[in-house]
Amino acid sequence: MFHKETEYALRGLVYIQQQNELGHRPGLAEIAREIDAPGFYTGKILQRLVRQGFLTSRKGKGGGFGFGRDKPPLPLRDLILATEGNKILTGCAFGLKECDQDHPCPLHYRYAPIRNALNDLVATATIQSLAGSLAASVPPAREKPDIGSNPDKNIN
Amino acid sequence: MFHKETEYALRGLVYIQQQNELGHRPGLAEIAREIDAPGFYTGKILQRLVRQGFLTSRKGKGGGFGFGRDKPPLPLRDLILATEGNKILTGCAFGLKECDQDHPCPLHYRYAPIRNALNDLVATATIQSLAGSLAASVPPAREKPDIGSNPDKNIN
DNA sequence: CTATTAAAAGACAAAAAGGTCTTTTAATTA
DNA sequence: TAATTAAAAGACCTTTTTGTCTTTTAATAG
Ligand code: FES
Ligand code: FES
Repeated sequence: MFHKETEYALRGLVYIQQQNELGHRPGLAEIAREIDAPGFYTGKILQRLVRQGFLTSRKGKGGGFGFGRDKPPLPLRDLILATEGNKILTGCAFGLKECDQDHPCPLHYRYAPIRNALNDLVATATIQSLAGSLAASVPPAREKPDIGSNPDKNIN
Repeated sequence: MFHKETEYALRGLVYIQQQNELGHRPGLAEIAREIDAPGFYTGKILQRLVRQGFLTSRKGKGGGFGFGRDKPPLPLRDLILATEGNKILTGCAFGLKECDQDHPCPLHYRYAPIRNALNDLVATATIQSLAGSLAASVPPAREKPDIGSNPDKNIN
């Protein structure tokens, strides 16, 4: 689904937020080890996110990464757009230059709802909601059981 | 969403099927031009698909690409698995080594239904169904309007 | 049989994604 | 202030994806 870079960023930020909630500011070595990502590459990615204002860092002893206490929750969408762009969120499944409802490709009417569901997910889920074991990670009490028209094949 | 190679393959095969239905076996130059894809690259892709048995080709004058009349409909799923593998259909959105319901990532319960919907789409839509302007490409008579929980933001 | 046509094969190259490593800068602590 | 710690910066490399081009092979038409 997402690029490796996006995956590392997601896992990294969620880990940082979880540790922050415990009053801990993790450093790069710890983060990379815990999220099972390549150390130097993770460093480069976090660095970029700091420059983009998604999180803060401190150098030297006791340094590490964290979110400011005042920072509003960060929707996954913002992170995704910053790291890999909008192809996955707005692109045409058939590869047309753009997805245009007025000139739909043969997949449009079945693909658009799926893409919309993804957009909704990344707009409403935040790093903070994923960090708390609550909300996003818990089964949503079976109400909309599944989306496909082949319910028997789906696993949740 | 998909790799460029998959997109070109999708558009190419649908075009070939459409032309076949009109009694025409298009050649590479025509195909690449009509689906707006790089010629030589499209050639390489189609060549690979021929080797994998997805379609047939004929060299020389009057040559071109086509499906055998006896060939059963080709689900997009088969094409996708052959060209770019199963990451998009079975991978974890958080980047865990595998998506395991027993050890779900924080995105699992909201992502799995979306991925299931995609699996359903590519399992039921075929090159042939997309080629006919019917079936897949026509709005499905508004019954399951949308998937997300933010209906007002969705466009179909 | 010959000329022509068009796909097959495969070398080659550019661009993007993914990853490693060294040097520099800044902060803390002793 | 000096030693230590940890992030910032950026050079460099590898792999994958995407794309180009030339040569070869096979089919058909005349
Ligand atoms: S036009 Fe292809 S997905 Fe909308
Ligand atoms: S475990 Fe991550 S999507 Fe299932």
